[in-house]
Amino acid sequence: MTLSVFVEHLGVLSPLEEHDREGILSLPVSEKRIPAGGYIAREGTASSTFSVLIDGLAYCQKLACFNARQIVSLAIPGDALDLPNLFLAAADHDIRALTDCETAVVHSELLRELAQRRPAVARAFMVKALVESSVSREWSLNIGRRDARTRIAHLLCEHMVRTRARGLTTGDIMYFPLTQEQLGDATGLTAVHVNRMLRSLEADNLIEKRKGSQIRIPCVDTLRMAGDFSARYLHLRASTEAQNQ
Amino acid sequence: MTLSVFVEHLGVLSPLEEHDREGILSLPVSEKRIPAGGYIAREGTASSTFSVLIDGLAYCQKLACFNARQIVSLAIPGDALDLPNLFLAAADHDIRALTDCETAVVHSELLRELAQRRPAVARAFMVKALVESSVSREWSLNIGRRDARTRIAHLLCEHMVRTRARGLTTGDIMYFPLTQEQLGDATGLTAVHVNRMLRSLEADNLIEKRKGSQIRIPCVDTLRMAGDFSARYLHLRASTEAQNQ
DNA sequence: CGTTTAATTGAAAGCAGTCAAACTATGTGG
DNA sequence: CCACATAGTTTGACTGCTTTCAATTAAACG
Repeated sequence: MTLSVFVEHLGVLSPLEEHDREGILSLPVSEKRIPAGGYIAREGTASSTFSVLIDGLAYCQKLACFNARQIVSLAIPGDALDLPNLFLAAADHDIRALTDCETAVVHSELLRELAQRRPAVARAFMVKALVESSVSREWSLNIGRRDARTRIAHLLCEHMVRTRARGLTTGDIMYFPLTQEQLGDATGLTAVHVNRMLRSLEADNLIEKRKGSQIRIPCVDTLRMAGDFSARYLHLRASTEAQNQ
Repeated sequence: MTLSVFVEHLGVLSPLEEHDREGILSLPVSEKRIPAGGYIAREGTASSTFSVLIDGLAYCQKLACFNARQIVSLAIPGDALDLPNLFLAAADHDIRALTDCETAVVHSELLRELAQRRPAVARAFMVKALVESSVSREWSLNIGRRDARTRIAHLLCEHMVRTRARGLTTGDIMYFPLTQEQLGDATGLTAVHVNRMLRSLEADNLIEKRKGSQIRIPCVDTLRMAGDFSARYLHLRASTEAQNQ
């Protein structure tokens, strides 16, 4: 049951037959809970297990010297948490729980075998990896070439579009529990400046702060323009074949 | 013949049998030359062909509004130029020739079929995609959390290590034909500031400019420290299996 | 409640950007 | 081989976005 969000998400990216879905869904799974702030994986380590995020939010981070941290991606329920770990020898980043998380854990080897037996599964993993890579490139652009206010607006748009596409957000209110420090680490800014930019966005009615780490976005299109955002890079329906469906 | 650098590179990342190699090498290939500055692919377009860089250097770029450009990756001979295009519906970035380039072009469909028939090929593509993704994350960290001088030193280290690993650089002199403007676009800086930082690195004997777009690096370890560089993220020998060889 | 964490605000400093000009290298055509 | 055009590099002066430092306020939590 627990892997179904993952399979469903994969199926949107790349066509899967019933056998492919069942192949994944019938793998022995164990559930694991990670408290907010906890580590799901650490840089430099290998892992023989593969985790899927079932509930909560997680992120990948990398550290530079001087304790400088860059958050390089956000994971939402249905996302694979360590696709690289499935095929690379050692993780090149930490994976941490942003909120309390619930994950589904399977043995890597079983998944690799499945990918070997069923090309459509391998392909779906490939598509997922390529989409994540695309998002990563957009982040480079965001961090490297947009000003602070635009960066933040862009990240908010991205999260809105991603969560909405997966049915996790409905309406104009979005759950966005990043602290301003984390938001800064994701956009290459300091928490102080993030605060100023959020206040600026709020002053212009682009966002509204709500109780419980929620944000209301009165007009997505306005925020989209403020964030120089276009959803193309998210490849919400990614596969070349999936287009014909 | 032309695809052999690509196959050899793939084989280092992930184990390939003779049949896998031959499967790729026997595909119908055509060569294509692209002059420096020319476009190999454009954002938003699909392509039914797959290109491998045989000679020269290429890069991927993304544009923000205001003509701001971010170079999001560099390709060296042996690299696939548009792995995403093989499995995603539309390119999310431009691919351009940095210098005059020679590419090997094959039909995407043939390569997808091959990946479907031979799991090891699919896996090698996967590993290559994941490594590129890892590099992309490191670029985010570089752009987001390192100061200008460090960023440039880091990029120089990266290029040194990558080209050396592929036998394209020997000794302490490296071919590095990026203009300062391009270097700025790759690091999230302006050309003017890149110039200042290069002069600073040169003043400290970390780099030496040579004729013909070449750079001498007197001491790689010193530059490595200046660039906060560790090669882990390059996954030079990437596969979990490849470790046992 | 008291304690801790996060958000907010102000003032000052600094890194990188902008603008502008001069210089150098490279390549082309006469 | 020289004159010229073009592209890229270098330098200086100034501006400004973002950071840093510090202190206060608000919110979350046991």
